[in-house]
Amino acid sequence: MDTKATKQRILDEALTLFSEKGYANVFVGDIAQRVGIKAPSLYKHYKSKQAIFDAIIEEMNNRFIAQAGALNISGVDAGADADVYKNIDEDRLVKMGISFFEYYLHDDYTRRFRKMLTIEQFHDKELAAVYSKQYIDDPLSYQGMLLGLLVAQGILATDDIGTMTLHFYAPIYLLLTVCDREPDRQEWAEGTLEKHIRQFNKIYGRSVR
Amino acid sequence: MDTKATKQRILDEALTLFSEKGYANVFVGDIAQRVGIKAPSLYKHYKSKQAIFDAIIEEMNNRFIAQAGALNISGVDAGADADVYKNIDEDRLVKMGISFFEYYLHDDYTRRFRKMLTIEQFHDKELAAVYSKQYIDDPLSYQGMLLGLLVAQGILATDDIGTMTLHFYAPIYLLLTVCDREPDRQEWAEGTLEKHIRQFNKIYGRSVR
DNA sequence: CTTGACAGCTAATCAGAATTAGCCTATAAT
DNA sequence: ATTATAGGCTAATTCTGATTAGCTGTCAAG
Repeated sequence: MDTKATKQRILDEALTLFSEKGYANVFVGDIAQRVGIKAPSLYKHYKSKQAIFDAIIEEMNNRFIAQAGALNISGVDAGADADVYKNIDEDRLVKMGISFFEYYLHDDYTRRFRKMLTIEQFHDKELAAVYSKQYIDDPLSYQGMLLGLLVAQGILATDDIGTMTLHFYAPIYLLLTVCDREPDRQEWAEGTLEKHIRQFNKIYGRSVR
Repeated sequence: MDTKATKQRILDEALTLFSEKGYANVFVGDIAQRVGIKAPSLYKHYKSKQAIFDAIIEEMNNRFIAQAGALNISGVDAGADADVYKNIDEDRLVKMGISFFEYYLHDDYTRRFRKMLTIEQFHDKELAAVYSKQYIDDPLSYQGMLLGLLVAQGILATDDIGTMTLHFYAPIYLLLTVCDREPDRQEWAEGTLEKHIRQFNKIYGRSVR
């Protein structure tokens, strides 16, 4: 009974192709070939090419809901640890930023989905909203929460957590888009990222004002 | 003799459409219609749809070369003014960031071109490189130069101009992508931008270390 | 005046791609 | 054992959209 497997593989291969060429440049035959079946057979699983796309979007919604739960938990953990390890603040911060970056960069599903949305974001308002939510607003609010904890603990100082969070996240976002576009620059990005976070820590760290 | 005019209008209308729907979703008939001619007539001006796209890329190269000259001059000016107006440092910085942002956001040609590249950036390495150059590396190096002047004048302080520039530019870039995607958020972006720059100034301003 | 290139048009042509029709086999439930 | 269904296949079908052919009017150079 790998009917579900096939149905899933279609989504998977379609996502890969959509993320590389964009929806319009992918033919159902391409998807089918990758799955190992013929184009018409796809229609036993999905009503149309568009339905495949829609299913991908929906699947992602589910994943993100699940993932949000997971991240929240890890976020709370990070906060709980804080009191204990005050002496390794900077490294913790670096680690937080880098692990966020690496996760977004290397998690295959996340990466392909992000690239697909990048290509399709101007297609309609709904996709635009999904993009902004996933890659701008949610990260800002999530990391804002984490950084807020560090502020509450006196590890970081600012009177505007929102802007501070933007300062933390915007470079991460920028570097991520560079790596999506030019994987060759990953090493450069990682180095730049670490310098960014260390400087961020110097700037907002309690030591300075 | 508006043959040149027609040829130019084709590029212009094509750019508009490509920036909204992406190359693959635009039909030569659409472009022709906007120009006010029939599809086959386009071929009197360009060999193929691809040739239109290529011409757009090339035109942009020329514009950017011209523009680079212009920006450099204005950059030097900004530096020259600096000694005189030390008392309005923050406002100058805010103005610099905002005017950069507003220019990129509102200049019609720039905006359409950027959106088109956003959609097509994964198509091949060349386009990827163009994107990174135009919207990442060149802005960083240009603004790095300007900020470098302010550092040299003792208005800003840092031991890592590159990272400081990233801190200055990354939020601008992020907000720009939001506005391209959701023009409704422009007002929010402008407010956020100003807060960003004021905080940036507080952080890197000579007053603090 | 007339000729040639230009820029437009209509009517093909040609190819590529999504989708449908209709057939076949395995398998799981009755 | 029988049958219904799922999931695959090949061979249409149908559309869409880029490009080409071939005609025409205009206009500037001679």
